[in-house]
Amino acid sequence: MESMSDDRLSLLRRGPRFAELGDDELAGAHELATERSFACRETLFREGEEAEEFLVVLAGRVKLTQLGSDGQEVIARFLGPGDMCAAVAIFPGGTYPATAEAVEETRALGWRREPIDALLRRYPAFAVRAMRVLSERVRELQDRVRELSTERVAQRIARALVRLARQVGRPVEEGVLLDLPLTREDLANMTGTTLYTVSRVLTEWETAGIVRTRRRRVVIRRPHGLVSIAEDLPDPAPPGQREGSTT
Amino acid sequence: MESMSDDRLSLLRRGPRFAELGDDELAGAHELATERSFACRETLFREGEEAEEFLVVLAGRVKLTQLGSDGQEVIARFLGPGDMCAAVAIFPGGTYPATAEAVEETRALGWRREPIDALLRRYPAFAVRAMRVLSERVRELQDRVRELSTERVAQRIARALVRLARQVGRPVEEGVLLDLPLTREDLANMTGTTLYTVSRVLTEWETAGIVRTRRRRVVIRRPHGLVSIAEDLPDPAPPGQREGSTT
DNA sequence: CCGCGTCGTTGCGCCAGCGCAAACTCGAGG
DNA sequence: CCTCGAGTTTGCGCTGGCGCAACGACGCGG
Repeated sequence: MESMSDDRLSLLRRGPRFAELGDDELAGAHELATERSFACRETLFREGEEAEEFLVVLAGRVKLTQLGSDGQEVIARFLGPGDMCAAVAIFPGGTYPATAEAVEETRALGWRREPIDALLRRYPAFAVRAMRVLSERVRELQDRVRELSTERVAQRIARALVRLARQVGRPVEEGVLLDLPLTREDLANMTGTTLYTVSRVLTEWETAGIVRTRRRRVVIRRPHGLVSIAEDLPDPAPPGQREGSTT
Repeated sequence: MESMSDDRLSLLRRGPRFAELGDDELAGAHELATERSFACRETLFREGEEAEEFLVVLAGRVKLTQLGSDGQEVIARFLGPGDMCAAVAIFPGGTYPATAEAVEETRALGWRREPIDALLRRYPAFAVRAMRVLSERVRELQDRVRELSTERVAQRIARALVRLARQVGRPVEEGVLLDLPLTREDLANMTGTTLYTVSRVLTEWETAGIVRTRRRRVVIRRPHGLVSIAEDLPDPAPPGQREGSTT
């Protein structure tokens, strides 16, 4: 192991994905991987191509998208450090179910099929851990299906923002900054609506003091306000509003 | 192994889920399970309860549903013989992500957490197989998200019917019968629409000779017609239509 | 500091699909 | 054969959200 390894090992360990592995397992896993770098807007792989590598992001952000039949893109999710993708590369003949594009300078570790297969069979804990991650993804996706089926646009956008806050939120002066470049269109593609509607909703929330947006940036000023909208609860009083109407 | 075992073993083997297991592994897996029976409309487990058992359906049909925030149900999927569910029972503290209700007389095998965990760690092939099933489920769910985000109601209903045809279709005189009790409301809950809209769409398709419906039953007479609608292609000529307007 | 491309906003017209209400009908169980 | 309740149909009015078009503005790179 060269000197950079410690860096990557601790990164691997920090993410929830590999917490169950012991030191030697982790080192073994790491030695079989190759590191890759991607510039902003470079694509890591495309939907439909034969899956070659199972990937774990070390640094940066990646946007996973699917192509709708009529050409518009649907965002499956964003990846950050510690997140894995392309589990399908474990199985022979699998094809990438989505396109992965770096939205920032990104580094990732990749495992080809044989090594990852060997790891899975050698360290059952590794497979069980992967199952857990997949189970969580299934749950998330079912939630999204439920939301798309039963909730209004504003609710879905609120949920998307809350989710992003949990995933890539960084506390700043004004509130919580979503630490990735995010356009109205991205948000629309995450929630099954249009960039126009997203724009209108965000403008409204900005007026209400719930969010503050700059170009490609969103800061959440009153997370609880968003949660209320997501859960369809009555609007809670913004802090500093003392005009008596609020019990 | 008592005499009934052969029955169940072959059923387990027939489903795609356990194909990779050898005889002894299969037998080992089977001996650790307990068999359960459920009457029509009986619930196997409820969303939110602590997950006790990982289940594989032997016979019958099960409806998996989630509850929307405002109380309406969303159908995740239907299970038939060979299908597994509640993979989350493998992990301590997991809760069922959905409610399972038998829509026919149903038998299932259940494994508690310890035995299934032991199996997974003892037979890595078992875990890898489970990962594959989960990967496929992820893909299916992503497809559903894409459909709900980008397609119109008629397309989504067509897709739901095509999917059901593949899963539980049985060839009959008139076409392909969807071999499970299926109301307009079920179909609405599968596609994120309302029973009214489903009724109107099905009426239209019945007029066009694409489907034939009876109470709680659907027969697909022209599968290709449905596929065309699902893919948003121009309507293909129904067989027997020779009135010259077609090309 | 400037220019330009990308991103964001907003007015306006429109329609797919919702959802109530009320009537109808199928078919299982007695 | 009848009954009854679950399932289905259909008319009607309404609206949330779409999407074009046109404009506005931010901020990066030169």
